[in-house]
Amino acid sequence: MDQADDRSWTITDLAEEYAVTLRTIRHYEDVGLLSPERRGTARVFHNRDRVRLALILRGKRLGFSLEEIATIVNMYDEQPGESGQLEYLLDQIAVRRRELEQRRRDIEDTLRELDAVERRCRDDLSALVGPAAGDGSRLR
Amino acid sequence: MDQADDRSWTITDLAEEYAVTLRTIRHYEDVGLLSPERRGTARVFHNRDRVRLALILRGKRLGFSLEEIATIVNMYDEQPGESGQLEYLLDQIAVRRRELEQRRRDIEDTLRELDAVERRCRDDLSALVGPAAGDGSRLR
DNA sequence: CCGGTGCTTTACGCTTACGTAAACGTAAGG
DNA sequence: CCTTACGTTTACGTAAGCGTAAAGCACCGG
Repeated sequence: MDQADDRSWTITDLAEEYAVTLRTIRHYEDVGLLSPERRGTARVFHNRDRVRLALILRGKRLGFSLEEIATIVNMYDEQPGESGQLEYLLDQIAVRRRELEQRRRDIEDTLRELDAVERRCRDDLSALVGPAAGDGSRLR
Repeated sequence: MDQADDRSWTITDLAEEYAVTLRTIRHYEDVGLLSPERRGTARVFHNRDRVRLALILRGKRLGFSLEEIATIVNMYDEQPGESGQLEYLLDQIAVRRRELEQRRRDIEDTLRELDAVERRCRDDLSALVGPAAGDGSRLR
């Protein structure tokens, strides 16, 4: 594995590394997304928690709610369990996959449209210098 | 254009078509994302509004806030304006593009990990029938 | 022993994105 | 004229995701 797979972090370490507040991290613990070790009252984060935090934040960027993120993140370390659970997990995976693929299509579409807007914008800009004809590609 | 570019829709039409509530559509109007024609007090939606609603919902799927969506959607029908505005718009486009590309990377990563989880899951499942060796690819 | 630094908990506050209830207008059909 | 369907406004409610005090423990250096 890594050179220091047994390293540990304070809450401030992680907060700085991932640019979130202490409150945010504690909140994730409150809702059960993180469960750092306790040494006395202090939280001690290990690599596992660090990975989970990264997963949580990525989920957030993708627009998932903390609850959805919980089901996703927990998929990563389910124990084998019985076959019914495994089938359910496979279902969940399929659902998430479809959602993600939809989002990816949304992104591709939006990027293409941004290209169009940008082109139009550059046309308008150059038209301010040496006037020509627009292509009439507004929304209306 | 389309056969009926001058069609109009009631609020219920759009709500059903896009599977949202009337309240949601009215809320989008409240915050200035939609501005349907008024015939008396009743709302009359035209193609422009319909397109905007689709854009709004796509933005939501991508995890943008309504405020962010407003700035994005409004980019689509900005008037040429003066060069300062156009420069600003180009900046905004660049910002959005970077955000979207980050999200796309997030999605790709997540899809890959889903694949891994699924493989592991299928392994576990088949191990329940004819036991073999796992690959030890858990989070911890 | 005293102060500071860094952590902790408890708990109320705030914003976003709507839900939901109350009360009423308007047009069609029996 | 009455009902039914569909629309409207106003306004308070709510869940999620934190922000922000307020107050306290625990250790460290002087």
